[in-house]
Amino acid sequence: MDKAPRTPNEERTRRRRERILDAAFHVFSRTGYRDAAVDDIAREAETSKGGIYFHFPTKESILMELMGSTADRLVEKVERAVEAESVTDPVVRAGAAIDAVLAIFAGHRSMARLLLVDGLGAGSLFRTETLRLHDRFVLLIASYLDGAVADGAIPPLDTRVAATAWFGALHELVIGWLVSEHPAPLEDSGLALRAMLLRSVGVTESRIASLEGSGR
Amino acid sequence: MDKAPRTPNEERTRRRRERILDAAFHVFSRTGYRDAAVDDIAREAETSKGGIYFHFPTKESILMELMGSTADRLVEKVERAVEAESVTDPVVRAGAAIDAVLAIFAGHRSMARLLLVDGLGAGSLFRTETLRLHDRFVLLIASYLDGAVADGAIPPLDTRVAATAWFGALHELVIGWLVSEHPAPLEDSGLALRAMLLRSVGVTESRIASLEGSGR
Amino acid sequence: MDKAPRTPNEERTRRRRERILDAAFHVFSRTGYRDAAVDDIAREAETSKGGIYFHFPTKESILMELMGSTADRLVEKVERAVEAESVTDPVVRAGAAIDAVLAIFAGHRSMARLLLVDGLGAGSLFRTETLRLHDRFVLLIASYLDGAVADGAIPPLDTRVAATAWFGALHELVIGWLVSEHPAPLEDSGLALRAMLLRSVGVTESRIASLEGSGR
Amino acid sequence: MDKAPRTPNEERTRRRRERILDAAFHVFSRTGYRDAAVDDIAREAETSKGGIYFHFPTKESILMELMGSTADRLVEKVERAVEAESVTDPVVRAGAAIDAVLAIFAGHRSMARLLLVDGLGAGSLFRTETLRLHDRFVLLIASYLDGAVADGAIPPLDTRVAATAWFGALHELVIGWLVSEHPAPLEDSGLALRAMLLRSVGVTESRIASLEGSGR
DNA sequence: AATGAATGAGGCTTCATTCAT
DNA sequence: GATGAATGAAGCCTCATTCAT
Repeated sequence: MDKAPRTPNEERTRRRRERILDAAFHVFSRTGYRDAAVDDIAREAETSKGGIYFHFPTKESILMELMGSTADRLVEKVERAVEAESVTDPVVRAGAAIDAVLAIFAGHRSMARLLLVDGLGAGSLFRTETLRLHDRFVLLIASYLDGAVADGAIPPLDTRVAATAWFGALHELVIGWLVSEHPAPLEDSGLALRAMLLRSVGVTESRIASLEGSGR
Repeated sequence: MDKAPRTPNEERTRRRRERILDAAFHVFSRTGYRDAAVDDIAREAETSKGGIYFHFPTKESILMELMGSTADRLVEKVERAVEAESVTDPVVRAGAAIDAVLAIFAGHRSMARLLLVDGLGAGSLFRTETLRLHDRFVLLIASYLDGAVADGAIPPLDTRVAATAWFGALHELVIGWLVSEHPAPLEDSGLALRAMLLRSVGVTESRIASLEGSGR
Repeated sequence: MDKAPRTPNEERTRRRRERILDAAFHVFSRTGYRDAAVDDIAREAETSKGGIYFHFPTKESILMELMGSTADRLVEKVERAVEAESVTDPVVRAGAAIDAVLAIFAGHRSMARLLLVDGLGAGSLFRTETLRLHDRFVLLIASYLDGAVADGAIPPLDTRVAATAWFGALHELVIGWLVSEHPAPLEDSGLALRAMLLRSVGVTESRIASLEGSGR
Repeated sequence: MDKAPRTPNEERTRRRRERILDAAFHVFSRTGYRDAAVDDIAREAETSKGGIYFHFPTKESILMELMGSTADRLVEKVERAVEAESVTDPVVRAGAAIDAVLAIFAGHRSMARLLLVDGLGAGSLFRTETLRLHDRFVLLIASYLDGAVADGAIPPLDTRVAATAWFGALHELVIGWLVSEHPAPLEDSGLALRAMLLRSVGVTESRIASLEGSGR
């Protein structure tokens, strides 16, 4: 395999890199990118400033890598969660996607915070990158909606706008939940949201009712 | 009244303050809060650093005041726009609110950017403040939805969640439009969005169609 | 006059700038440019690091200004010293130039060190600048030699090369004197050097002897 | 002999050392001592940072050794070149020394740059070392001049000062040539310089003319 | 012997804030 | 009230040197 470390040393290096990424992730989520000092990351990673700069060329590059790699994982997770339903009904799949997005964010509070919120205000570079992430989710959702339209399950509509709306709605719900002190389980409002979103693209009321229990 | 200038001097002071706020607004929108230097604001306001610190205790306080005051104006504008429709039909009013929010953001690109986007990543204080602004819009929308529910125009539902979803959808659409290089008119996708959002809370398809032309 | 300070403030600012330049000059001469910390300059100028950066954009710019402005003064001084002899004999003038260069460097040990020596090893930018200074002296000397040739006082020769040789000889003598722990008066060897240099361009022995006492 | 390798290993070590010196030399000439990172040297020597520190205790020591050893070689080369003329006439020998110095520098541009230029601005330690090198050349030249004086070929004079002047003149000529973008052959101006220098110590015009073609 | 990862002191620069004039 | 000079605490990054493997 290509990923297997050739030497114990390589493995050790990889682990240190990972530890730095984890620490950076933690610090960024807590403080926001701009307010996070490289020293803080070093302390949390139990290494030194120089150590960090051995593995990463700039502070910026850490955030970049963090966003890129976790974004990949998140999108994949949603896709896998939908496949796991192993149904072909496009409406069910779309509903599953909603649930999956919520579930994943629910399970990774701080990751969500970093990826969805922090990137926006941290300079134009990250704004761009954050929005690219938004876009990936939007496209993912749009693909499910396209499937549903093609299938005749829902009437034709501008799926790009619809997906944007869906993602925005999910995003806002998640953010509210992220910043609330005593967050109620995300699943509760999630159920209501799912119904709304499906309704918004023309899924019939009876169809929605029939899905009610099938969520994860 | 308290706002009436007693002396020409007071009036001059007030104007200077205003000029600083305007400049700060401009600079913040361009650079983002963290990257904006007080010197930049001073230059743009045609005053000096010391001048700014005469009127405001900290750089932070400038952003705070900016967010507070513009938020007030925005929310008011939406309310006025809805009242201007001078109808009582709650569904029409909710639709008008959607249009109004979009129209206002469309008309104030940089303001929207500052309030909706920049605030999030600029440190915890601003995150809080930005979210408070989100909340005000959410509550405003919820009040319209509550009206519609009370009126029997739409079935009962968790209006808090629905309003959050609405705002999130609007927000995401606006952000995409804000950062796009060649933004297509916001109204175009806005129309599609309005239909979706109304649908999402159970407004019937025929009702939606009947509203189609009546938007601003 | 344009140089008169308009306000007391301007004068104060100018003085502070000057103090920083003086301190920088001192520190650079002692430590060399690269090893001089901005903090050191600040301490010596009895100001703060930030204070320095108010007056100069970079550490580099301080050296640049230092080199430019002092170079001007030095070249001017040589020219004035030669004029002060108020003779027209080109050989006398050339001899006076030699004396003047030595005298000036003798009178400004550390300045000479900074300008002639330090600039060379401090990165390509300063190398260039230092060499420009060398060049100015070379051209100055060449102009005196050209005068002597035109006058028939010395035989025709490549005055550019001759001037380079003269400056090099002066330079080396000064450097040796600069770095020596117990420097013998520069004038002593200066006299011998003057004879040699004049001889090198074809001034006759008797002419040289007749000048012997006229040096400063 | 001490230099003969006892074992193949010793030979390998010696070669690695040499390779590091070569690389360091190259890098120093390119970047200057202060701006050269040990990493750069390691890369160019195709070894690792640790490898370098096995062979040399500090970065400084590399430059020291470089200066010492190359200085030795240079001085030797000049001496050999003079001996090769296999004449006893002290004036001819002095003239040959001038030619040799120029020829050697001309043939080793970057070495000359490192030794003559860079050393000066790189901190007091190197300044000292560079000047020691200057001194060796000065003493070498002085010895030839002393010979000429003892021989009665030239009138008595302060040969220390004269040698300093000679070296300074040569040095300045070489530096100008080193930093010029399109250097004209050093030999051209070298010829003019030789005449001047000989003249400067009292060699008669006819004698100089008789040497004109005999240079290398 | 060699490697590459780690260390940490130190460098330059920025900038919110203060303050004498 | 306003100005601009000054302050000093961080901040990011570099790099000579050390050290476990």
